[in-house]
Amino acid sequence: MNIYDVSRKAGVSIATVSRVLNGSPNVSDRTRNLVLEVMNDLGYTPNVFARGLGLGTIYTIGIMCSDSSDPYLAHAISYLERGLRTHGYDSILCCTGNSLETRQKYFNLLRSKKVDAIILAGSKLIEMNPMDNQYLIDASRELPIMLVNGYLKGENIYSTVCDDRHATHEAASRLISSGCRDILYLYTSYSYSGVNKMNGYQDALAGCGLPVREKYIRQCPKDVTSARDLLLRLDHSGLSFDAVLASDDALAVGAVKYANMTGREIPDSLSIIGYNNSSYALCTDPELTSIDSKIETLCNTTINTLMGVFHGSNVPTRTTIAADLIIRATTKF
Amino acid sequence: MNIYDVSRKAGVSIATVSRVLNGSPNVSDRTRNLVLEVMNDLGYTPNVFARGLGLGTIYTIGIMCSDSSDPYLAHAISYLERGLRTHGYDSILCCTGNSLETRQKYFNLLRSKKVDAIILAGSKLIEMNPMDNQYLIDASRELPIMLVNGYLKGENIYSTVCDDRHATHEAASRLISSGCRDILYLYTSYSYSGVNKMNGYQDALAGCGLPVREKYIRQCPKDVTSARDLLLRLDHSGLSFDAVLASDDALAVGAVKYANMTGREIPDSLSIIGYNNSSYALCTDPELTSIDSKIETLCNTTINTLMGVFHGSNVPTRTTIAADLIIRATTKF
DNA sequence: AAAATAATTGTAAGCGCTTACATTAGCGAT
DNA sequence: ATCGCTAATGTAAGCGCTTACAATTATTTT
Repeated sequence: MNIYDVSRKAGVSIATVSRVLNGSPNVSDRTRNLVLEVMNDLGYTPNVFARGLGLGTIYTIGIMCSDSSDPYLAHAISYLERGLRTHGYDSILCCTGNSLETRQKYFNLLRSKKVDAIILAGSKLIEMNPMDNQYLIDASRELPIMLVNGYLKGENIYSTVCDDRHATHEAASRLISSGCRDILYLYTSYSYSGVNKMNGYQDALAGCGLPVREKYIRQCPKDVTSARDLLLRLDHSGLSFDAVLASDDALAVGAVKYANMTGREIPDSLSIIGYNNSSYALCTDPELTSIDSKIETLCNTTINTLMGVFHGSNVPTRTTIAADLIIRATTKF
Repeated sequence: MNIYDVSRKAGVSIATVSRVLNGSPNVSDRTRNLVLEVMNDLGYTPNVFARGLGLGTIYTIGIMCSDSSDPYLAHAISYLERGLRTHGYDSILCCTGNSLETRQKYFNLLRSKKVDAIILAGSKLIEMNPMDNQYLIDASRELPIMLVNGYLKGENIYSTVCDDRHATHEAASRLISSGCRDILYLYTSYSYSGVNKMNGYQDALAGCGLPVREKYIRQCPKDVTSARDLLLRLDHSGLSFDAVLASDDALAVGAVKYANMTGREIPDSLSIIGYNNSSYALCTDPELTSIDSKIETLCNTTINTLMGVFHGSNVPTRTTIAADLIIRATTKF
C-alpha cells in the first residue's frame, strides 16, 4: 500500500498524490478531493521514512530531560508533548540522568534521528562549566536548541526562563518583613536556576541589612525524607532558624515534617516556602506557600518560539517569565 | 556525508559499508575495522530515514499514556524509556488524555511512524466496552501491542499486570483483622485495574462476613483536595467509617488531611491505606501505609517480553506481578 | 480563431540505505 | 598447477516519497 496504489486508483500520477499529501496549491480542487477520497477509502498513510528521505525532516522534536519521573519535569514533558502535537510535531523523549557523557551520547542520537529541534527541559542539563556545553553550541549550527529554564548564549539557541532570582528575592523579603531573621536556604544542585534562586535569597538578605551566613545555605537531595532529616540534624546541632526557603517543594514538605516531629508551630515558630507549586504543596498540613515557576507558560512559550524559528520569524533569544508567589498556610503573610 | 563518502574513503563498496553498519558476519575483520575507522574519522551517522526505508523498522517503540504528569505514569515512562534505550530502542511518547477518539488518532499516528511496537501504559487506555478496543486488536496483526497494567485478549497482545485484586484483598483483610468494620473504598475510575482493586476489596469484606455496602464505595477525582472534601462531606452527612482504602495515594493523602482537619486520630480512629507507594506516601504525617504496585518490575517485564517477541521466543501472553503492602503509620498493624 | 499565458498534471531523477544475486579472492585437496 | 568450495566483496535494483522540469490542458488576450 503506497503512493502508487493511490495514484492508480485515482487515475492520476504519483506526483499529484504527493502534492495533495503536501498541501501544494497547484492541484485543482476536483483532483484534490478525488485523491483524498481514494486515500481515505484505502486507509492510506504515507511512509514516514520515504517522506523523511525526500523532505529531510520528519516533524519530530527531541526532548531531553534528566529524569521524567521528577514531578516538575514530568509536567514539563506533558505540556511540551501536548503543545508540540497541536502543531503537528511528534516528540522523542530522552531521559539522560545526570551524567554529562550519556547526555552527549543521547543528544547525538537525537541528532542522528534528524529531529527538527532539540528541547532541553530543566536547567540541570546545562553545565556550569562552559566548556562542557560546547557540544550544544556545535550542534546549534545544525538545528535549533531550545532551553526550558536554562540559559546558554549562542547563535541558534533559545532560552525561556523563569525569573527565579526575583521570585526568591520576593519570597525571602516577605519572610523578613513578617519577622523572620534566620532563614535557612535549602537547595539541591547548582544549576542555572539553582544559582539564580540562591542569589535572590542572598540579595534579599543583603537588601534588608541581614548577614548572608554560609551555615544557613544547605545542600540537600531532592526528597522529603532527606530534607526532614537534614533539618533534624541542624536543629540538633544547635542551629536556630525561623524560616525555610526551599528550592523545591519536596524539600519544603520535609521541613513541614520536621516541624511536625519536633512540635514547632507553623508558621508561628517556623515559616516555610517551597518552589514549583507542585502537587506536593497541597499534601501537607498546613499547606505550603510556594513559588509557582509557571512551567506551563514556560513550555508554551518555548514551543511558540520554536515555531517562530521554523517560520523564520524574528524571535527573542531569551524570554523571561515572572514567577508567582502562591500564599498558603506555612507563612505569616 | 553519506554511505558513499565512507565507501570512497575506505576504498570499498557501499554494500560493504552497509554490512558493517548492520553487523553482518560476512565482512573480514580487516575490512570492518578499516570501515569503522573511516566512519569515525568522518563523524558519519547513517540517515535514519534511508535506513528505515530499507529495513522497514527504525528501532523505535511508541509509548502511549493518558497523562505523563501523573506520578505513577511518569515513573512508568521513565522506566520504560530507560529500559528500551538499553536495548537500543528509542521511544516516541504520546499522551492521549482521556478521549477515546484522540487515543485512536494518536495510535494510528504511531503506526504511521512505523514504530516496532506500541506500549500502552496504564489501565485507563483499555476501554471497558470491548468494541472500543477493536482498533487495538486490528493493529495487533501488524505490530505487537504491550499493555502495562491492563489486559486485553488477542493474538499479538501482551499484558503485564499487577495482582491488584489480591493486593486490595489483603489490605482490606488486614484492616478488618485490625478491627475496622466500616471501610470506605475510594476509586477514581473503572478500568482494568480499577475493577480488580474494587473486587479485591469486596471479596475481602464478603470473605469476613461483612456486608458490601454501596455507600462505602465512592468515586473521586484523583487529587488530594477532592478526596479531602469528599470525606468531609460524607462525614457531615452522617456516614461513619473507620478506614479508608484508596485506589491511589493522592486520595489517601486527602484522607489524612480530612483526619487532620476533623481531629480524628490516625490510625486509632481512622486507618488509611493508599495505592502505588508513590512519593506522596512519605509526604504526610503520619506516613501512609500503601500498596506498592511494583511499577518498575512491571515496566521491565514488559520490555523483556517485548524483546522476547522480537526474537521470536515463546513468550507469555499475560504476566502477573505481585504487589507489596508497605506498612507505615496510617494503619494499626 | 490563433496566440499567449496560466494552471494543472506527468515524467523521471534523486534521497541514502539494504540486500539478492553475481563476482572475485582465498585456500586446502588433489 | 588445477579444481572445488567457501568467504569476502561488488553490482544494481529496489524501498516510497519529493520535486525540478517537461508536457499538457484550460483560460485569456488579441
